[in-house]
Amino acid sequence: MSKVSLPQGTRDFSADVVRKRNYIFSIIRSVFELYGFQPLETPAMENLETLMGKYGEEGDKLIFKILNNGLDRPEKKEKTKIEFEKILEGKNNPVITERALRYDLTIPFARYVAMNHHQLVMPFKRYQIQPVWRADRPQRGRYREFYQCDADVVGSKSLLNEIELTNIYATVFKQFGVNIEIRINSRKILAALAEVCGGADKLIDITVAIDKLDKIGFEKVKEELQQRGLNEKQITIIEKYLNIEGSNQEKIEQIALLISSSEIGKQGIEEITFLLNHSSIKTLSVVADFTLARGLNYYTGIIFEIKATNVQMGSIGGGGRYDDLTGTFGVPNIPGVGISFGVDRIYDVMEELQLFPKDIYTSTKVLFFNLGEKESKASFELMQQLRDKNISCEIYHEQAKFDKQFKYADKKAIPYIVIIGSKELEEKTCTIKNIVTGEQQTILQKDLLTFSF
RNA sequence: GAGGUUGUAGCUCAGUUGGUUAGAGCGUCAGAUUGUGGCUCUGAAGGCCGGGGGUUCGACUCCCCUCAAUCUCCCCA
Repeated sequence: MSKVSLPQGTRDFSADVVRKRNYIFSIIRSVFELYGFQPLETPAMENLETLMGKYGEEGDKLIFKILNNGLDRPEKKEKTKIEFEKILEGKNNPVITERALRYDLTIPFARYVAMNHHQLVMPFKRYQIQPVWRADRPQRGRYREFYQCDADVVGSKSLLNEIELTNIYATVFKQFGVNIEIRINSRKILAALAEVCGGADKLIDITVAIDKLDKIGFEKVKEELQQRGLNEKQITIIEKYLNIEGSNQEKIEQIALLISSSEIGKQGIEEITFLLNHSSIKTLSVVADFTLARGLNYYTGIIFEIKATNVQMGSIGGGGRYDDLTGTFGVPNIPGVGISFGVDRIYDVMEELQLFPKDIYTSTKVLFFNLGEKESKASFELMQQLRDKNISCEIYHEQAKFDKQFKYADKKAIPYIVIIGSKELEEKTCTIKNIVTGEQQTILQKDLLTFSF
């Protein structure tokens, strides 16, 4: 075994994988652009202060912190020792660490908006495709470095944004050829449930628990609710709530009965109804799922989650509306709504369903055989002219037997080979062979430039 | 952060109740085959058996630690 290795939870991507991932990125990017979103990139690192306290207690622990430079300078040593003691007590300390790797794309975006809201045209629509880092324990489909693809609109309360984002999901996955179900719910309905249960302050406890319904079943959810301090009567209401079934329309009617006493609940139902009845949504596979909760606590309105049908896989995308993400950076009253695509999981789904197009694997189109010094000179000149015409070419790196050169083309999936040997050199011709069909023809060298590969 | 499983050739995996030079298939390289590849045949290279320590005359095998992958929980994408 070689001693060199990768840090835990990180990966190298070889050519094939990069091409497939780029295929995913390019489709997502083009759809974002199609809907009028502008690109944004932010630095890999942020001030630790920017990130701390935004992801909950668990999240804070998973932030990768960067050690300050120059801690070993003699004049600083004593201070460093004293301040390091505080780190050991679990307190962050700018003397030791003042920067951290970004944990998601949303908070850096909020930081950007807070810094630039004066010159941004509102509503501001941005998309961002960059890696993020989490000091999580790696598992299958779960890494310490992974990409997120986010699109957010800030500065608008209009539900038109939710409708557009829903259409973005549908458009992207249609292009991928992945069948999906877009599940929606509203945090307002969940809040109403909490109200009706007489435990408005228990909203987070309730959402965290019912979010697991799919995974662990109602009995376990009930246990968790009990542990989180809900009484029998409250749990009975939640049980009724979780048992709601039927078409979107039927579910909405039932939910209305249950939470009609709540003003915020009414609002939530209105919003969901508005979304579902929009002409562009009616043809899509959008399902109202009132058990959908999603972990992130900053959501306040409609929330989304994407499930691939036909494939066993967790959610491959999600998002929702938040009222005041920039508030913590001193700029209140900028509402927003955003969605995210889980690239790694989408990759796994597409791999399983074999949805990657075949033509993304070829890079080189033409291989020129190398059959000697003079011959390869002629080939090289011709090759450069083809390259000028934007056709990707290679020439075999040394004179070798046909066998070897063929195998090289085979392995690299190069579809065409061009042979210029002594015979062709003399006749100013070249032989073109399509390696896939086996067809072969000899033409004049000057005609190669207009040959349609 | 808690618990379980696994780690042998580039890849997938055998293996000996602890006993000399650790095997197979696939892949790689060379030849059969110096102007026509994929098939076939022949041969070769490639391993401190994840790393460190211990027990033993002797450890790939048993014990401890560690690292990594993977699964469940937690949390999430």
